[in-house]
Order: sequence, then structure tokens, then C-alpha cells
Amino acid sequence: MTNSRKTKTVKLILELFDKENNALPVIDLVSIFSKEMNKTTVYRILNRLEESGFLHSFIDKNGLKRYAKGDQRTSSLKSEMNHPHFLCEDCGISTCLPLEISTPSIPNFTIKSSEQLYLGHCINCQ
Amino acid sequence: MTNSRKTKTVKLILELFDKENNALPVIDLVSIFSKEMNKTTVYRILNRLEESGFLHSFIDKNGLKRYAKGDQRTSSLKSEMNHPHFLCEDCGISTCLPLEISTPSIPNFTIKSSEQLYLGHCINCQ
DNA sequence: CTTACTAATGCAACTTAGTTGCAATAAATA
DNA sequence: TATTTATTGCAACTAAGTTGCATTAGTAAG
Repeated sequence: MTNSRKTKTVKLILELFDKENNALPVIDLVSIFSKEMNKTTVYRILNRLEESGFLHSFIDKNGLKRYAKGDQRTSSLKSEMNHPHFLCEDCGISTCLPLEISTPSIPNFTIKSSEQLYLGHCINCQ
Repeated sequence: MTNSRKTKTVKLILELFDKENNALPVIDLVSIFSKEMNKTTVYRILNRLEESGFLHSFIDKNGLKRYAKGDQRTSSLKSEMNHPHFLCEDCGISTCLPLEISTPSIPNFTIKSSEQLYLGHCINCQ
């Protein structure tokens, strides 16, 4: 927080996530902002916004990194802290699911966190 | 099955998975077999072995594709059909977890399948 | 055990996502 | 307004994975 400057480019990305409730692939964000900023800048701003807790990220089925708003580390709501994501196999839309993750206990393994991605069809693609 | 030839390269990969119980990243397999075959060949053989049901794959935390033996589509055992994977954050080893996945039902979403990756420490890295 | 068919391979070139180094720029603050 | 340094743009790079095509080698038929 101390060392984060409100540059034009940061503001643009913050504005987008202000109205965007889905998890967007980085490559999409790069092309969305291709006229406003360099792709390197997009990657670096997303990195910083994740570190500061404004965004969280995960890897989708295609191995692409996606970002959505919300802090998966420090949220007060348990379901927000570590939640599954949904990915529509038809339209590619991805959203956070407000569900709690139950971590199984397995002999020989210490489980610290998990990544859960549910695949199927969203309401528009039924 | 009809059109799959038992070539030297296919045999080598089958032999490896015969004794390998972990899920291996494709890039590792490429370097393991770098003297025996071309990387393109590795990618294509893995593809075919997955289609035929001998292997299954998933994307790990780093966005890398991993393969492990077993058919996630047609196994008779429910727990084998769609199971979570574990990834050790220390040594990078990854294994299939013999657990059943419970698919939640969420309004507005039709969930068909899921990808579940548990992260933590394996027995050797405690 | 040849011959013919075609799946499978090797190679080189390519694509795509993401990263790095560095000089130039522009927020923040003093 | 001047100074500091976080941030950016650019170009070049890396790493994973893909594609086209000519060549090779399993396989099955004769």
C-alpha cells in the first residue's frame, strides 16, 4: 500500500475490475488494453494487484492464468478466502463460486491449500 | 486400438509409466527421452495414450500439463474416474488421490466435471 | 518373406504466453 | 518546483507446445 502509485494504467485496470465480476484471462486483458498500455505493464500491474490483495488468480483448464477481484488470502469471509471457480466449456466465462472448500486429510500428505475448478455450462449456455 | 502401432518410442513411454506412479510434467518426459525421441513425438504419443485411455492428464499449479497412468473416463472404480491430484510445493512431486469428488449443485450452473488440485507437502518433505 | 499401405516419426519452423533488462517517464513528497 | 524512485515502454528473449511435410517403419495382405 505504501509504495503503490495510482498511475493512469493502474486506474484503468482497477476501473475494469470494478464492474467485472468474472475471472478474466491475462491474455484477454492484454488485448483489451492493447491501445492503452504495453502487455508487460498489464502483467506487472496484475502481479502487484494480486500481491496487494485486490485480485486473486488461478490457472484455468487451458493453462491460462486468470484474475478476479477479491483477496483469497485475507478475506474475513471463509468462503471468499479459498473458493472454487467455475469455467463454462461453451463460452469460456469463469466465475468465483461462493462455496467453502473442504480439505480432506490424507495419510502421508499435509495439505495446505487447494485449487478447484468446476467445468460445465453457465446459465447462458444451457 | 485398431490403429495404434507398437513402435519403439511408444514402448519406451509405456515402460516408463509401467513403473511410474506419479503424474509427470510433459517437459520432464521430453527431457527424459531426449536421446530416444523427438519432443514432438513425446507430445503426440502422450496425446494418443490419453485418447486411448491409458493415461490421463491435468494442468498443475504452474500451468504445466502432467500425465499419469489410468483412465479418468472409463474406469470402473468411481474414485478412479474423476479424482483429485496432489502437488508437493517443495519437491514438485504429484500423485493421484484415491478420493471421490463430490460435485456441488449450484443454481444457474450445470457442472459436468471438475479439476481438483491439493497443494502441500508430501511425506518426504514434511 | 515380400509388397503395399499408412500410422508414426524427425526435423525445422512457428506460435503463444509470459519474462527480463534497461533507459525513459511520471507519481509522490519534500 | 525539484528530487526521488516506482512505473512504464520497448525490444529481445524464454519456454511450452504446435504444425507441415518428407521420411521411416509397423502391420497386414498376398
